[in-house]
Amino acid sequence: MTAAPWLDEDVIVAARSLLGWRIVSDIDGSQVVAVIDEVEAYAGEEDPASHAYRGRTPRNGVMFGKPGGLYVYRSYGIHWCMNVVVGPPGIARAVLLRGVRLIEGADTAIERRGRSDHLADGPGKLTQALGVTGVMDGHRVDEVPLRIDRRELTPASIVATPRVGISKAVHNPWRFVAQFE
DNA sequence: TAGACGATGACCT
DNA sequence: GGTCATCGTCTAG
Repeated sequence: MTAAPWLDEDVIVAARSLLGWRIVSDIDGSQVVAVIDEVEAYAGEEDPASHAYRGRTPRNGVMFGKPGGLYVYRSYGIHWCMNVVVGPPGIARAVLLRGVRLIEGADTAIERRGRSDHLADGPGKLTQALGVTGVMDGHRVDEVPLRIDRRELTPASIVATPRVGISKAVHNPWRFVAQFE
């Protein structure tokens, strides 16, 4: 893919750079457009909280592949969560998408979510709203039906906090939440 | 092969 | 604020 500015070898830089970028999903023939407003950085084998910490497995193999790939995994046996691979091949750095702001296709998201509030303000919720499931594991984000194509908004500020729901390396403030104008 | 547990979310109080 | 559903993945034995 053409080098996106958020494909940075430094996963912290990459995570922050991804805020404000637009996601266009055409999965199942319905278009949903959203802007990324919350992410977490996972630094691969150097990061005890990363799925890649113990090395490559069948599940996390995508993270060890080319940057620009999508790593989708099932969480708690129920939800799907999606990451964007940003590190070079062999270095499993990835950015977990935790929250998006919907700008088009809210009706589709409401239908998929089965409710009209809290449509995409969590990792499992945003995948459901966008129609992302495990079949998208390994997909490349410059190709249909799921693209991260351009910066839509520029964050007025970015708040860094510890990551959510992890039990290791809990001190690293690698969760980033964008505030837009 | 069994058992533990998890990058969560919904619902109830 | 607390509890629990639910199952894939990994690890130990």
